[in-house]
Amino acid sequence: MKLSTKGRYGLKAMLDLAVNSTDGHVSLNSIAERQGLSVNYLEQLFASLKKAKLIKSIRGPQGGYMLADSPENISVGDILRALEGSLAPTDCVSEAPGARRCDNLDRCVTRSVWEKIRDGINNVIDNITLQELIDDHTRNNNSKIMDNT
Amino acid sequence: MKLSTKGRYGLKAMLDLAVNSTDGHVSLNSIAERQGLSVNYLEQLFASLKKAKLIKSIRGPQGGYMLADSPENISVGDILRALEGSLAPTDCVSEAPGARRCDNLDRCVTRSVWEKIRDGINNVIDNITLQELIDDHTRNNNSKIMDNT
DNA sequence: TATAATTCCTAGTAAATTACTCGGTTATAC
DNA sequence: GTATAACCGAGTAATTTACTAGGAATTATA
Repeated sequence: MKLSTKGRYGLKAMLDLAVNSTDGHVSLNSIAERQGLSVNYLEQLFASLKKAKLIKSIRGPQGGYMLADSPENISVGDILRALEGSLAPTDCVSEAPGARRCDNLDRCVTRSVWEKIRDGINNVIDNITLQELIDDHTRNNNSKIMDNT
Repeated sequence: MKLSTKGRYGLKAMLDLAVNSTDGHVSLNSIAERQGLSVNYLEQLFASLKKAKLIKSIRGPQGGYMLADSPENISVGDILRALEGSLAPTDCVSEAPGARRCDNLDRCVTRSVWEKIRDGINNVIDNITLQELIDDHTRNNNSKIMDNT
């Protein structure tokens, strides 16, 4: 039940992008340097984020990425689901399309447990916006979005 | 962010044990048959459950397992943590002893997100008792704890 | 127009984790 | 004594994760 590095690094990268995109686009190279990650791996994360329409990109020199919407309108849930897929604890209660749902038409008792866990997680992550993380960050005014955990 | 089969099978097995232990001990063999699992694999799950003192065992013929306490006093959280370890989404906010905590003494912004997810999950699973699952099961009066998801 | 910076795309791969199986040992009811 | 069960440790195939590698497409700038 651990998040993968996709979710962990990806959320940090999104926060980095939000904090540093005040003037124009932010290159993966600069994010990679600040966060201590490889550009190649970040590319994969940003491909998922772009597919989910959370970011926009421009190619070529001076190109890079920007948020597709204002940070108040982007939730941690949006970001994590773009990177990790559904955060449901089992496939049988995953809201992702194509997930292998339970073939059991009758109710199975433990399923209600998995549903409650899923809803509990979603309730948390859908109610934290990227803006709140930015606020936390500027309030602490340190730049410790960069630790590797 | 998926539960492993340990948590999924293990919770079902505990429910099976609770439902079927009205008279004496329940053998792994009978649980394995009802749930369609191998005895060998169940042994491993029950070793964890026993270590966590959620069940008791007796060896030899007519031996088997019993709950160590009444179902009202055993939570889904107790069971899942015994089987999966901490359900924290990252090691840096794991409450398990020996987990590799974050070496970052300063606060890192995303950590508060992981803490909230962890607390959200724990809040759900610590507030469902095994007794409630038994009640659900007998209310539905089907025996569909046996599906494989 | 050439160059360099950048995103974009696909494939490969080493390491770690998961989900088991296998073979034996010990305890005990009958 | 024998059969039935829990107990124990090691091994392994399959899957997933966490990347790396290498190139193609786009475009600002000199």
